[in-house]
Amino acid sequence: MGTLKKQFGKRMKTLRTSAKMTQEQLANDVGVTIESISNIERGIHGPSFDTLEKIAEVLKIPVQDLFVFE
Amino acid sequence: MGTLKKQFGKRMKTLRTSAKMTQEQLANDVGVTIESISNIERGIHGPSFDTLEKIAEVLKIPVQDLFVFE
DNA sequence: AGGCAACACGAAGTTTAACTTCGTTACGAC
DNA sequence: GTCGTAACGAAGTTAAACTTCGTGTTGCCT
Repeated sequence: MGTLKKQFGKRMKTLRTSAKMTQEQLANDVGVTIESISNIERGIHGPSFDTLEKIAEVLKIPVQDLFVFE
Repeated sequence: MGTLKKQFGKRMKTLRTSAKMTQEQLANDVGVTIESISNIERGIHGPSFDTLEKIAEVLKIPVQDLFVFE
């Protein structure tokens, strides 16, 4: 079922806080609104492929790492 | 730059052929058209998050593996 | 107590990109 | 020589990402 969005959101939040960034900083750097980041972290929706690429860039990690769960 | 879609498409094709599936089979099982699979593999566009989850399911691999490049 | 920072959360609207539906072309296998 | 598989284009539709409001909450600080 649709658990991927929630797992991804949780993982992204972990990585963002580890990087000591606020949702607002991440939103600005990625180029989306803070609400969008909030929605992604809460599993409301996932990022587009372009946004996914930018998130990894801003967090300075391989995209792969965003899909490492547990 | 927008290289993620191309890398992903290449990776997906590798995994699909390894699983000995045609684009048509994958499309049917995932629930999209063959053209969509073709577009994804060629890097025209990426999958939605829901489609991404189904692709990994059908290929019987963790989503993470779809983002292992080189 | 009051205020501020950071975020959760909802609803309703917009926009973009994923996805479809045509159709043509190519190439290897048999 | 045609069958299976897939590349590739254009143009249209749809769904999901994304925005723009706004309210509520939690924790920290003085």
